[in-house]
Amino acid sequence: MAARPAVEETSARAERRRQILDAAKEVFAEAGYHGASIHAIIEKAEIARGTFYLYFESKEAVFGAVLDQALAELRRRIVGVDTTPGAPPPEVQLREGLASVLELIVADRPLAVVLLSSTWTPDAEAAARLKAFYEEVRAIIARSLELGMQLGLVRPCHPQRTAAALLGLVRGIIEHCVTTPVSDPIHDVTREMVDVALRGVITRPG
Amino acid sequence: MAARPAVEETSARAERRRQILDAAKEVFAEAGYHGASIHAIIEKAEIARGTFYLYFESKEAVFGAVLDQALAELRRRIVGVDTTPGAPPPEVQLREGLASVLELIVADRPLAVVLLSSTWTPDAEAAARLKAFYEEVRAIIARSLELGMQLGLVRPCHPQRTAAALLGLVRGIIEHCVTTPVSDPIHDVTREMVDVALRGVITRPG
Amino acid sequence: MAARPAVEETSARAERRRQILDAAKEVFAEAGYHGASIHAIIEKAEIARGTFYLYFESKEAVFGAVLDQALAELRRRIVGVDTTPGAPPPEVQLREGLASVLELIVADRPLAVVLLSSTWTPDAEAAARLKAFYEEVRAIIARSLELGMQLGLVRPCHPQRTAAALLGLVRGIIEHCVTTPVSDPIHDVTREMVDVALRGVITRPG
Amino acid sequence: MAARPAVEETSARAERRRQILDAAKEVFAEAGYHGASIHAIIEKAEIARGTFYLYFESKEAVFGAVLDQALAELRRRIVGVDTTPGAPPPEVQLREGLASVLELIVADRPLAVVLLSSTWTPDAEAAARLKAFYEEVRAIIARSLELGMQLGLVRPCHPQRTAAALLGLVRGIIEHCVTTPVSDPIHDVTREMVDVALRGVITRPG
DNA sequence: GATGAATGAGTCTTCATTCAT
DNA sequence: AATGAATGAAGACTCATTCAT
Repeated sequence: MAARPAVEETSARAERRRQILDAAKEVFAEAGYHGASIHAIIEKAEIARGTFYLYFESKEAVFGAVLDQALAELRRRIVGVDTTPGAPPPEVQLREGLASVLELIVADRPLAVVLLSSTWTPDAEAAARLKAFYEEVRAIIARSLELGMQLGLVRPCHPQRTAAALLGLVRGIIEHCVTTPVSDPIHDVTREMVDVALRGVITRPG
Repeated sequence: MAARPAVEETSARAERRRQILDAAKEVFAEAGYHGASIHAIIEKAEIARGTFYLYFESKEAVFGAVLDQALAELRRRIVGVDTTPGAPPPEVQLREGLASVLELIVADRPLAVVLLSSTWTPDAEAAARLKAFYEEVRAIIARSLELGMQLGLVRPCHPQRTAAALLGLVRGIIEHCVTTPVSDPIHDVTREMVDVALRGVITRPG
Repeated sequence: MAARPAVEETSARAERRRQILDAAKEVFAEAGYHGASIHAIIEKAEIARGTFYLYFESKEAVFGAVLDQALAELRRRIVGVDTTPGAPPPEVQLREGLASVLELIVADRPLAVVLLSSTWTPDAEAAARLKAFYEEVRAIIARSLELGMQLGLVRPCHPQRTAAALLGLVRGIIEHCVTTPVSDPIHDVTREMVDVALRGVITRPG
Repeated sequence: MAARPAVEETSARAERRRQILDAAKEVFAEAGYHGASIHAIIEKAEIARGTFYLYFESKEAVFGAVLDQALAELRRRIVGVDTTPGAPPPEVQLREGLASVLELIVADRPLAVVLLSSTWTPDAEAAARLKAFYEEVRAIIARSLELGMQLGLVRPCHPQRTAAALLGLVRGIIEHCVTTPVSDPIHDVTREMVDVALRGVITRPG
C-alpha cells in the first residue's frame, strides 16, 4: 500500500516510454513523418490514445525522440581516426568503425529507414537535427582527410567535398544492405567499401 | 492575326500544365508528398482549385508527372561508358556525363530534393518508379564495372555492391552541392568526384 | 447570305432545346436531381458546356422544363369522366383514359422515373409543381367520385381519401409496369386495374 | 454510485447512435440522399464533425442504418393473412395490420418520406434493399391473393399485378395521410382503405 | 496514471456557373 | 451562337489533440 520506491516508478515509466518509442520508430519508418498516424503508433504500442500524450507532447515530439535515440546510438560508434603512435593502422580503424555502424543499422531496419529518409522530413526541427548530425559526421571525415593530407597519406583534395562524397558512399552501401538482403558477412562488405573509398575502382598503374 | 494556329493552342495548354507542374515540384520539394497540399500548389501556380483538376486527376497524378519529368530529363543525360575504339577515354566520358547531370540538378534545387527524398515517399507507385530508376542507374554502373574488369581497367570487386557505393557517392556530392552553395565550376567538382571514385583518397604507393 | 426567316431560326433553336431536354430527362431519370450533373447532360446532348447555359438558366431550370414537358403530355391525356347522356359508359371511359396514360409512360421509361421519383426531389419548386399536378389529378378523381355518388353509381366514401388511394393504385401499376417487363397487352392490364378499382378483389356475395 | 454497470455504458453509446440516426433520418427526409449533407446531420444532432464518424463509417452507412431501422420496425408489423381456423376473419386482420403500419408511419413523418422516396435514391445498395422490401411485401400480398382465390374468397386475377396495385393503394393512402393532416381516427381510414381494396368503389349490384 | 470519446481544423475532390475567344 | 477553360464554393472524410471519467 505504501508508495513504491521512486526509482522503480521511474523505470516503469521509462520502459513504457521506450515501448512507445519503438512503436513510433517502426511506424515512422513505414509511412514517413506525415504518413505516420498517432493511431498507428498507439495500436502498435498497445496503449490508449490519451496515454500517448502522457509520454510525448505531440507527434513532432515523438519523432524528435525517435531521431535523438537513433543519433545517440550512432554517435557512440562513430569516431575519427586515431593517429597517436601505437594506435591500430588507420585502415583497420576505419574498417572496424564502419563495421560497427553497419551492424547496428542492418540489425534495425526501421532505424535505417528513418536515418535515410528523414533529411527531407516536413518536421523542420527534426530535419535540422539530422542535418546537423550528418554535418558533424562529415566534419569528422573532413578533419581525418586533412590530417591524412598533412601526414602524406591522403592525396590533396577539397576536404569538405570529398567528405560529402565519402559520406554518400557509406549511405549508398547502407541503403543497398537495407534494400537487398546481404548474404556476405558484414566484414567483407566493410572491407570492400573501405577499399573503394581508399583506392577507388581502377587497377593501380604499375 | 485572327485564329491562332492549332500548334500554338496546344502549347497554351502545355504551358499551363508546365506552370502547375513547376509549382507542384517546388511544393513537393518543400514539404514532401504527404505534407504537400493542393492548396499550396494552386497558390504557387496562381490558379483556382478547380483548374488544377483540369490538368491533373489527383495529387498522386501530379506527383507522378513531376517524377516522370525529372526522370526523363535525367535519363537523357545518363549513358553507360562507351568502349568502342575511337570513343573518348572512359574517364573523360564519365566526367562529361556527370557534369551534365550535376548541371541539371544544381540549376533546379526542387528537382534535386524530389529525387533525393522521394525514395521513401508514401505514394507507393511513385516510390517504386524512383526506385526502379535508381536500380536502372546502378545496373548501368555495375555493367560498366564488369566491362572494366574484363578489360583489366577495374580492380576485381562485387559489381552490385560497388555500384551502390558509387551511386551513393554521386548522391552525396549532389546533396552537398544542393545544400551548400558551390562556388567552384561544376567541372572541377566533377573531376574531383571522378578522381575519388576511380583512385580513392589515399596517395598512390610509389 | 441573307438572314434566314425568323421562324426557321426559332425552330432550329427549339430543336436544340428539345435535344438538351431529352438528354436531361434521361440523366435525371438515371441519377435523380442531385446525382445528375450538367456534365452528364451535355455529354449525352453532345453540346459544349457553355451552350447549355444559352438554353437554360440553371440546373434547376432544366429540371423544371423536363417536368413541365412531362406534365403537359400527361395533362393532355387525363380527363374526368364525362356523364353527359350519349357519352360512353364511365367504365369504358376510365379504361381508355388510363390505357392512354399507361401507353405514354411505358413507352418512355425516363419519363416514368422522373414522375415517380420527383415528388421528394430537393428542388423545392419542382417538387411543388409535381405535387400540384398530383393534387390536380386527385381532385379530378375526387370530383368523379362525388358525381358517381350523386348518381348512385359509387358507394358512399370519403372522396379525397379514396381518390388518394386510387391514384396510388394507378401509380403502383405504373411502377410495376416500368420495373418488370410487361408481356400482356396494355389493355388487359388496364381492364384489370379498373376492375380492382371498381369492384375490389373479393368475390361478390351472391 | 462509482463505476456504472456495463449495460448502461453500452446504452450510452447506443443512445448517441440513435441521436445521430434520428437526426440523419430527418435530414434525409428533407433533402434526399444526395442533398443531405453531413454538416446538416451533425448540426441537427448537435455533435462535432468527427464524432459522426465515430458512429458511422460514411454517409452511405448512416443512410443504410436509417433504412434498416425503418424496415425492421415495419417488418415487425407486417404479416400475411392467417387462415387457420379460429383466427380472426381476414378482413379484420387486414384492418388491424394496416392500422398498425399506418400508426407507425403517421407518427414519424421523416420515416414515411424516406420509405416513399428512397426507391430512386442514388445509393444503389440502399435502393436495392428498399426495393427488396417492397418486393417482399408484394409477395406477401400476392400469396394472400392466391390463397384467397383457392378458398373462393378472391376473384380470379393476376396476383403479381394486383398485389402491385394494392401496394400502390396503401402507399397512396400513406402519402395522403403524411401530406395532409388527418383528423379522423386511423381506424376509420383503415376501414375505408380496406373497403376500397376488397369491394372497389362502385355500388354493389343488387 | 490510464482511458477513449469528443473535437474541429484541414485535406482532397466535385461541379454548377461564368466569360473571353 | 458556340465553345470549353477557368472559377471557387461546398462536400465527404481524416486525424492530432483535449478532457471528463
